[in-house]
Order: sequence, then C-alpha cells, then structure tokens
Amino acid sequence: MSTEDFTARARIRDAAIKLFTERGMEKTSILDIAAEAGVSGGLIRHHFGSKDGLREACDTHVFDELVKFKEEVLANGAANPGFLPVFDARQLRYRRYMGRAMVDGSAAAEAQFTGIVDETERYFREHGMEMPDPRGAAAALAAMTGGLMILQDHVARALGEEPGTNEAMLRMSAAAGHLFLNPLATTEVLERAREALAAYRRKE
Amino acid sequence: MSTEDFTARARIRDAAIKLFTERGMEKTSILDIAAEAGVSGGLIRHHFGSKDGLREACDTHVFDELVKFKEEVLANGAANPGFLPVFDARQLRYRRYMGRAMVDGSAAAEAQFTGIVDETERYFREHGMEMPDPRGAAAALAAMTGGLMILQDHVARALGEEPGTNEAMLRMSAAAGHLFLNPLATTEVLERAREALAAYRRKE
DNA sequence: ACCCTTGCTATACGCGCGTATAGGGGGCTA
DNA sequence: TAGCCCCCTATACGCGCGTATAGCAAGGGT
Repeated sequence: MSTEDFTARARIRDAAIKLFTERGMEKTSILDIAAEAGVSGGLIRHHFGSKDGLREACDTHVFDELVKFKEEVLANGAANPGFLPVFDARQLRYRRYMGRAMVDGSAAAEAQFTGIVDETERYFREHGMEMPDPRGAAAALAAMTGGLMILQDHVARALGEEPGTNEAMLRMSAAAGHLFLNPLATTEVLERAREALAAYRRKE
Repeated sequence: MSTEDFTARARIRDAAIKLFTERGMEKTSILDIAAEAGVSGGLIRHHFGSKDGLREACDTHVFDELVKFKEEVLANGAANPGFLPVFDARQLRYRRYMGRAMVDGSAAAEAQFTGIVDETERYFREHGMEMPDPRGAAAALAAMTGGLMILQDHVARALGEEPGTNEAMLRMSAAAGHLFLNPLATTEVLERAREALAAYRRKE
C-alpha cells in the first residue's frame, strides 16, 4: 500500500498540509486529518501535541522545502527572481499552502511574506529597475502572486478548467507571465480613472 | 450615540461585514457579531435566520454597493477598467470583503469573481489589447487584485505601516498602479527562469 | 525473563458554537 | 383601555471540536 510507504508521522503531516491548503485551518478538524492519513485522532496529539503544534510543523516543513527547492535551482545556474510565475507542480502546492497560511495568519507565513518582499526589493535594486517606491512595489507584487496561489480554484473555474489540474495552473502561470512582460495600461488611463473618482467624490 | 443612528438590523450587518473581513467567516462567532453591534445573539437569528443567512445578506449588500458605486462613477464620465487600483476607502473595504468571501467560498463571491473576469476580458478586447490568452490574463489579473485586497495587512506590515490605515492602502495602490504601467521583466528573464527549472528537473 | 520505551487506539471530558424557544415591553390600531 | 404585532433579550439544548487519559502490543536492551 502506498500509504504505508512513509511513517505515520509524515503521513499525518502531509494529510494536514493537503487539507489545510484545500479548506483552510478552521474548516479542517483533527479527525478529518486522521481519517485522511489513516490513523486515529489520538496519534496526532501524540506526535504533535496539539493542533497548533501540527500547524507549526506543517509551516516549517513547507518553508524548508521551498528553501531547499530554491537552493537546488540556484545551484543549477540561473536565478529565478522569485516573483516570476512557477511551472513546477510541487512548488505550486507548497506556495499555495503558504498563501493559505498567510490568510489564516501564522508566524511562519508572515516571515515567508517578508522574506519574499526583501528578496524582490533586492532584485529590483540589483538589476537597476528604477521605480518611485521599490519596497512598496515588492510588497504589492508579493501580494499579487499570493493572490494567484490563493484564488487559483476561482481562476480555474472562470477558465472552464478543472480546479487543481496542472493544465489550469500552467495556463494561469503563463497568463501571469504575460502580464509581467507587458504594460497593462498607460499613465493616461490610470489618470483618467483617478479623475473619474475625484469627480464622483466632489458630487456626493 | 452613533451606534443608534441605524436600525439594529443594519448595525448587525455592518458589524458582520467588519468582522468577517478582518477574521474570516469561521473565526467569527454569532456572539462576537452581537457584541460588536451591541445587541443580543438571539436578535441575529430573528433577523437573518441563521449564520449562513446573515452571510448571504452581507454578500448581497456588499455586492450591491459595489455595483452602485461603479454605476455612479460610470455616470460621471470615465470608465475605470476595473482591474486598476482603487483609491476609495469604502470601495477598498468592500473589495476586501469580497476577497475574503472568495477565500471562504460563497456563491456571491464566485459570481463577483466571474463578473470581474468577464468585464476585464471585454475591456481587453474593446481596447485592442492583443495577447495570446485574453481570458487567462483577465482571470490571472482578477486573482492578483484579489490578492492585494486579501493580503493588505501583510503588505502594510512589510512596509512598516499600520495595517488598515488609508496611508498603507494608498501606498499599496500606488505601487500596484506602477506595476501595471511598467513591464517587470523581459522575455529573456522569464525564459532563463524556465530554463533553470528545466535543468533542475533533468537532474533529479 | 524482565522491564521500559515507543507507537498507537479507544474513550471520556468540557467548552464554545449555532440553533431553538419562551417571554417581555413599547407602540400601534380600535 | 384592550389587544396585537414587532423587536428584542434570556436561557436552554445538542453537537462537534480540541484536548486529556488509560491502556495495549511490539521491540530492544539488560
């Protein structure tokens, strides 16, 4: 049986990561995770102490895997700026978990977010990309890529694709990549939008 | 007292919108909402039947307000493409609620998401913005702006601003606006990232 | 042969939640 | 004044959750 390939502890952790990602922390009960992992509920407490303990274990595991993945890619030569779209299924899964964790609020997720912002800002500076507010842009960019992870099921649905499939995720990543390469609007359009709002405000 | 300015029903609805936005649906109890609105828990059931009923009322109210706001701006002349950053506090609040609702999963939020995608895609076509996958880009864009709403507290924290303040939101909106106007990377950079991943995959 | 640790299950407890119900009080109409 | 409806509160019920505890079976060291 493939569920016996790993220790019960690892199976619990993986099941928790899966369910936390899909449903969020609050909507996932200990017994749901136990059933998914094929163990009793008590074993989860035995291994992780509490639900929060399990959650922290999941956070650090996902975080470590992401760091490891990044180091391995770096060792192979080119540096991925980090904000660019992702084409790897495993990394997508873990990034989606982090997105969920950011929504649910966890220390590891906060650190992850700040780390991405730091890294992106550094990339901007090192590559001479001039902009009025580099850190602001880096933070906005991190939130945007987070949104892609968090709302990927909505994206898939809007595209008529099956949620969670590689097909849907790759299409989304490719489209996001296009958006990063081409300006979406001119300054004039943005200014017009600002003007319209100002006119509206003056009226009310 | 300012809490007496509105009917209890409206106060409950507004309190629910506030708390659902800040904490999410699951982490907000009926009694939390009742306390915030200054009423008893039973009154919520009296007016809305159930927690789900209250939630649907919040969804449709926020949805209606957003539509109304958009129509008023449209009536004043210029059309905001919809994906562009928002500079109005009330609209930001309601958009953030919708972002939360999308994460928590609600019918109204799904409809809202699809509506934004439809509108954005139409905008692309009407303005002759050529791209390989207009609908994919529209969906990705909707998810990205959703991410800005959902993760705005993380953005504020990363920027050292106080979460929820107009200052923080305006800085984020301005930065997002800049990102929409300027290409972030060249095709070559994206291609290099893709190559690095491919090399990594070949190795493992 | 003994025991003690480790991995695991079964069962119980208590709390907070959403839900249900009974009743009170003010303002309307007759 | 009497009756009624509508808001609104107080209280209770039951369920599912996270947590706690007791115990069992297997393995390894002494």
